[in-house]
Parts: sequence; structure tokens; C-alpha cells
Amino acid sequence: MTQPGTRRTGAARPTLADVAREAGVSTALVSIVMRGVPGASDATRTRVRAIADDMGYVRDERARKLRQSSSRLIGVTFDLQQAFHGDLVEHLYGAASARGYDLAISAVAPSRREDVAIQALLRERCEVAVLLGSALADDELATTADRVPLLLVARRSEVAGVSSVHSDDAGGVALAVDHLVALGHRRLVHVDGGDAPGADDRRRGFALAVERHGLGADARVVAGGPTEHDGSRAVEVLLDSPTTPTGVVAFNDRCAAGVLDLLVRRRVDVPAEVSVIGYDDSRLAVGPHAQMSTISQNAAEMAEAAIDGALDLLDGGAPREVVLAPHLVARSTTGPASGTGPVG
Amino acid sequence: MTQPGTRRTGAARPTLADVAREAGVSTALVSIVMRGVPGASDATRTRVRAIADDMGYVRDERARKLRQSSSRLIGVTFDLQQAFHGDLVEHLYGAASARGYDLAISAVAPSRREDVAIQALLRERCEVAVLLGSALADDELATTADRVPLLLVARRSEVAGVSSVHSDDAGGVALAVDHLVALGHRRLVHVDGGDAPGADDRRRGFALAVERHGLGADARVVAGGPTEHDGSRAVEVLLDSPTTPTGVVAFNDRCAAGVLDLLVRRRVDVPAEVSVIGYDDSRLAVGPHAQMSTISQNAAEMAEAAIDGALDLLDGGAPREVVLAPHLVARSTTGPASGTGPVG
DNA sequence: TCGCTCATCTAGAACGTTCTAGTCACGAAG
DNA sequence: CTTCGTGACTAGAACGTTCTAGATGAGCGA
Repeated sequence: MTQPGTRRTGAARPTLADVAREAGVSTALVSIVMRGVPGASDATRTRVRAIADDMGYVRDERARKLRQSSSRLIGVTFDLQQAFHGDLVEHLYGAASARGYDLAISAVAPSRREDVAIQALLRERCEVAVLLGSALADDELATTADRVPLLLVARRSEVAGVSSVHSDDAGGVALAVDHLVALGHRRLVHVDGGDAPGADDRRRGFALAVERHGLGADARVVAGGPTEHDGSRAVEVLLDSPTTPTGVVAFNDRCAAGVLDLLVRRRVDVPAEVSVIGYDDSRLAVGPHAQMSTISQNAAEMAEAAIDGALDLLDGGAPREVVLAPHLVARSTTGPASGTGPVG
Repeated sequence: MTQPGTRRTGAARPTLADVAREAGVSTALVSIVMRGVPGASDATRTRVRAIADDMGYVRDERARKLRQSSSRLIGVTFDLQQAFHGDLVEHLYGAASARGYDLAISAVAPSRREDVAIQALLRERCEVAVLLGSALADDELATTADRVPLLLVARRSEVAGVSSVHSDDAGGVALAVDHLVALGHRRLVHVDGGDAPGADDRRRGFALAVERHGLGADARVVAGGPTEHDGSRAVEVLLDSPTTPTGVVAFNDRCAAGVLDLLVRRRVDVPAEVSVIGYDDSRLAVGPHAQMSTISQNAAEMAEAAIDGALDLLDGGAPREVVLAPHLVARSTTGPASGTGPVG
């Protein structure tokens, strides 16, 4: 077997007609059998199926979707470099197939721009497009939304006609602050996300939360960003300043990883001296850099909401914004503030 | 604009026939214009193109590929959780489009098995399938290869009829050993990959290389694996043993990251006390956990070779195994062995 | 015997493209 | 005046499915 010479090439793959000829029935009947819809006797059903299996028949999804009035296809763009997008895509597969839809995924990367990825999806005739963490400007979103129903994930939409699913960023950061305050921390710092999507909301959430606890005077926001490098750089700034914080709320897990890395390098004990909390609960958080405390966006829930929202748009529902509640995942990078607890 | 009510839905997207009617010409002529092939006057060309743009025409890739004798489509499966796969996919996009091919990507994840991903590609009628780091057993590979020309990336193929592109694992590890030896290290250890693909070759490469340098007696192999966790666990074992090595060759970057992480935690200075080198040159290597020294598999080169190999299979070429030369990327986690250099 | 229902099966048109095999007009050559 | 060549364009089939509208025939009651 598997002789190169006898391998079926793409062109020679058997079609419905081939199976029908072999079985001595019409293509329509084979189609009925393969789809498992009523209209064929059990006898022919098993016979045709056996023949199809034997010939190695695989249906041509292209022809099928071409013929069907609705393609039942959801297009998804995602960033190859973002671990959280990977988590989302995985759950989108599950959520879509549970509703009888297929997924067409199209990757965004430094050498493959988002508009290229979207164009590919349009050519596949997906019925609705789901963009993960899109970086498109509002006017680009608007023109895209003119061509296909659009739903943004992990980003807010200010564009009319575009749905979105994202977590409550301000609320999530507030959870982080509440957690640290409950542990006795008083001097908090937020390493922010710069101009990354959601960074504004998280900054705002931090400011509100510390104010609510009456800790506004001791709180600081330092310039950070969405990468490990940004987190490390921010820590350098922090360690040079006269009063060091005991609790750090990082923009996201990658940023927190950078924070943790430099703290460990500088021989700062986490969480004994400083507590650090991230945001996303991506795979980074459960790596070996300690089990990171973080705010979870729950990829599975977000994916479900995204598919629901997308199908709702298809059904003619009005575009809407779904805000998911993030929740705290306390692991080992946060602990009681020094000077409090049993000791104090 | 962008009124929800007026947005075009999937079903209403304009077709060639719509454009043709609007322009008062035949669909064949519009097709000629849209493809940019000879057969239309410049006047009609510009006129039709303007009308098409105005109507927001986007060609239906499904119908096109259905009609064309060859679909010019390359299927790719990849693991959503592996950073290196992301790098590969990015470059596969570029390499494929440079040769006039499209890519259909299908993800593998804990909840989406590899055979499901492959089945989806077969239904898309891709002409050849490229599997990144496949975990399929030989007999499964054989039956798949019976349905579609197959090329494995980052894994060796022992199956007849299946092409493969991978780096010289043994040679790569030898490079790492040579590098450490040149820096004066004598006591080397290899944190291996367990039963991960390629682990055998890397173990063998390590054994050969230390033997070649006459360091076999001082060298050790400890059980590791492909994840950060495996690396960390291995370091615990190492630090407990009487003689600690000064140079560590990790199975891959993730494993090395785990090694580095625990070393830093245990207050071991890298690279002053211990040098660590990874394998892959994935994005992990250039993170903030220091700039990691590593063996690069060069994703771009690998992707080019994969597409070349895939198209060669399509042209009826015999299946072949392409072995790429890895190369050393010395960054900041390797340095002179203590006791040598200026001090000694 | 006739019609009726019902399950089973089939012919043929669609879907939106590309491709093959033309047609048509027009000017140049004979 | 015919013939030929050429550039611009078109009719219609094809790709592999699904879907609509029927055909066929068995069973059955009147």
C-alpha cells in the first residue's frame, strides 16, 4: 500500500457520481444517504455507505456550500502570536460546530495584514466575520461591516452596525485591586497597556477602584504595554523610585510575566515582598513562572458568546455589545502584604 | 452608511452575473476582466472594473476553485498552542502565495484532534496537505497519504510515500555542545524531550558530541520533556545531585524557559554559574527571560522548503526527506565557564 | 378494478465561476 | 467581391453538490 504511483491525486478523488455509478443509483440518492436525511431505505443506505467508504469518498465542501443557500460558515481572524487568541479559536471551533456551523480561520501576523486576512474570508463567502482583537480603524471597520456582518471579540466597537463581545475591563481591574486590598496592600501600582485595545478602560478601572478604597494618594500608574518587555521596563522604573509598591496590577499576563521576571532577577521575593497580578488567564499564567494570579476572561465563555452574537446578527438581530464578567483567579503570585497578617 | 438594515447579507452579495447585467456585457467578459487575462479592450476593462468596485463585487473563491481543474490550495494543520507553529504558518502563507497558491489552515488543539483537522482539509479539496509536527501514528499517516499527497514538517517520516522537512536534530544539538565546549564548559547535561518527536535524535546527537569532545564521562542526560514544567522539574533533580553541571542543553525553548526560571528562582546566576541553551529560536527565546541562546530551526527557510516539497509532490516528484541545517544563535544565557577566561 | 397513500427513488435545474468554442465586425490582401 | 486574420466579445457547458418536483410501484380499502 501507499505506493506513490497508485496514490490518488487531488483530481482523481471520487465524486458523488462515481459512487452512484458504482452503486447503480442516482447521485441524488447517494446525496441523501451521505447527508443522513430521510428518503432512502435502510438496505440501500448501508449498501451505498459501504461502497462510498470503500472508494474513499469525501464530500466536496466547496460544491456543497456553493449549492446551499446559506454557507453555514463563520469566518474568524486571529493573531498567530497571541496565546489567548489560540485559546479563543479552539473554543470557537467547538461552539460553532455545536450549532452546525463550520469555521474558516484566517491568520494575522506581522507579514500578513488584517485586511488581507479579512479579504480571504470574504472570498470564502462566510456569512459573518468574527475578528479577534482587531486593530482596524473605525472607518475600516465600517467599510468591512458594509460587506459582511461583523463581530469584534476582546475589543469594544464604537462603529454602528458592529457587534462586540468583550470583558468588563474596568471591572476586572477593580477585582484585582479589591483582591490586593483584601490582602492588606496599601501601595498599589498599575503597569498600564499604553495604547493597546482595552488599556484605557483598565486604567480607568484602576483609578476608580483605588479611589473607592481611599488609596488614591498612594497609587501610581506607570507606562507599560502588552508585552513582557514592557513589563520588565516598567519594573526598572519602579525599583528606582523612592517608595516601592507592594502590589502590582499588570495590563495583561505577558506584561505580568515581564514584571515577575525582572523582580525575580532583582532578588525581590514574590509574593512575600511584592504581589503581582496579571490579566487574561492565558496559558502564560499557568506556566512555571510560578502559578500566576490573574483576572480570567474565560476564553470558553467568550467564544460561546461570540458565536451566539454572530448567529444573532445573521438572524437579523440588532448589533449589540456583550460585556462579560471577568473573575479573579488567585494563584501564587499574590499574598498578604508584609507588615500585616500574623506578623503585624 | 453602515445602517444595519441596509447592510448586504451573505445571500445578497453581488455575483459576476450582477456585474455583467449592470455593465451590459456577458459574465464571461467580466470574468476575463476580473482575472486580468487578455481578451478585453482597455475601455471595457476600466469600465467593468469600476462597476464591479462600485457594487462591492468579491469573487466567490468556492465557485472558482470548484470550476478550476486544480484548486491551487495547500492544506495545513498546526497546533494552536505551539509558538513555533505560528511562526511556520506565517511563513507558509508567504511562500504559498509567492507560488500562486492559497492556504487553508486547520487547527489542532486539545479539544480538536488531528484527524478532525485533516478531514476538514480533505473536504476543502486541497491538493496537498502539510502537517506541522504531526502526532499521527505511522498507519494513520499511511491511510491519510492514500487520500492526499502528504508532507510532514518538523517530524521525520518513516512512512513510504510521505515527504518530510525537518532540521538535523542531532547536528543541532552538536552545535549547542560545540558552543558550550568552546566557552570552556566541561560538565554538560542534556535535559531531554522524553518521547516527543525528535527527542531521540537530539539525545543521540548529544551523546555523540560529548563523546567526540572526550567529555562523555562528565556528561549526563536527565529526563525532561517539551514543556516549561518538564524543564523546571529536571533542574530540581540537577540541583540535588552532588556535581552540578555548568552547561545545560535543553530539549527546546519551552523546556529551556523552565530551566532558566527555576535557576533564577534558586539564585543561580545565568550565565555566570550555569549556561543554558534552548532549541527552536521561537518567540520564547527573545522574550524578556533574558535573550536566550538557542539553536534556530529558521521557520522561514523551513516554510519555503515545505511549500517547495509539497509542490514537488504535486508535480509527481518522488517523496523525499529534506533535512535543514540548524544554526547557533548565541544570546545572553550562555557565557564562559567559571574558572576559565580572564579569571582563571 | 380503481384510486389513494406512502416510501423510495430519479431527472434536472440550480449555485457562481472558468473554459472551450465559437460569432461578429472590420480591415487588409488577393 | 471574396477571403482571411484578428481583436473583442459571447453562448453554453462544466465543476460536484443540493434541492425541487416529480415518477414508480407496492399495499390497501372500497
